[in-house]
Amino acid sequence: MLNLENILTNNNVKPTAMRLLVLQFLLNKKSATSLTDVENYFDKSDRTTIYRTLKTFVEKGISHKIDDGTGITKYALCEENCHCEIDNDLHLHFHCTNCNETICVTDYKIPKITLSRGYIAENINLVVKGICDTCNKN
Amino acid sequence: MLNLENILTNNNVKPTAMRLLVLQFLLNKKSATSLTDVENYFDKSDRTTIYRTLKTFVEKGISHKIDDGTGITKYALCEENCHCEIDNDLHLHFHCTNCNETICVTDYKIPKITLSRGYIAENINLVVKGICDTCNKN
DNA sequence: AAATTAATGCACTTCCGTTGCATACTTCAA
DNA sequence: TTGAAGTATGCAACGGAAGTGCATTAATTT
Repeated sequence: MLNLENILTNNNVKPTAMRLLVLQFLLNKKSATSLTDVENYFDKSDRTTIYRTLKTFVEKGISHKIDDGTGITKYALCEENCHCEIDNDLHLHFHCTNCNETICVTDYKIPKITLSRGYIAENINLVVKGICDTCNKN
Repeated sequence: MLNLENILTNNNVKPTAMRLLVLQFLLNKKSATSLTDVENYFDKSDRTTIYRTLKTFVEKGISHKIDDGTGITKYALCEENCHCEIDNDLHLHFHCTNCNETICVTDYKIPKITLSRGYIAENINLVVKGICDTCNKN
C-alpha cells in the first residue's frame, strides 16, 4: 500500500498536514503544476510554505522541477522509478500553448547527444510546444 | 560587405546609434546574451531601450530568443540562413553551469520527434546543461 | 517538562520583463 | 521650410515570481 504518508516517509520527509495536502493535489493533477497553481487551490495557504514544500519534494526526490519555457517553474511527481536529477528530469515535456498546460511525456526517451570534445553534459531539457490532444479536438 | 548598418537595413530596422552598438556587442559576444548583460556593458544605457532594441531584433529576424532554463531570457544573433521562429530557434543550446554562459550549438540538428496522435508540435527547445570546453580545461 | 530541532507564516526584498507616457528625433508631404 | 506624422528614446512605475530573514508554533528528544 503506497498511501500518501508512505510516499513522504519513504523519502525522509515528515508527513505534515500541508505536505500531505500538496502531495494529494499533485497526485490528482496529471499535468505539471506551478507554485501559484498550488497556492490558488488552497484558500488559506501561505506561499512560502508551499514554496518550501515543493522545494523539499524536489530535494527528496518526490517530485521534479520542470522548466517548460514559460518562465514559470513547474513541478510534477516523479514516476515510481524516476532517476531524475534535482533540478531537471530527463524525459520530454510538452507544453500546450493553448490551454497552457505542461505534461510529462515519459515514454519518449531523449536520444543520446554527442557534444564536441571537452563538453560534459549533465542534464538535458527537451520541451516541445504546440497544441495538445484535448485542445486539438475542440 | 556586410557591415553593421547593412545588417540592420537589410532587415528593415533603422540603424540608430543604440541599435548599432547593441548589434556590435552581440556580434563580438560568441555566447548568448541577456538583457542585463547588454545593460551592464553600456554604462549610460537605458534598460527599456535595450529591451526594445533586442525585441525589435528578434521580431525582424536579426537575432533569436533563447530559453536556456536559467529563467533569464537570452539573445543570440541568427546565422546567415537562420530560419528560427520568432520566439525560439531550433538548434541545441548548451548552458554551462560553471561559467553560466549559454552557447548555440548550430551544427547539432534536433531529431524529429513523433508525438502521440492529436498532438501538434510547433516548436522544440533543447537545452543541455553541463560543463563547457573552457571550464573543463581549468 | 525543558531543550533542541523542524515547520510554518508573515513581511519584505530582489530580479526580470514589461508598459505608459512624455520628450526628442526623423521623415515626408504640402 | 515648416509643420505634421511617425518612430525612437528615456524615465518611472507596475506586476509576477523566486527567494530570504525572522519570529512563532509544533514536534522530538532527553
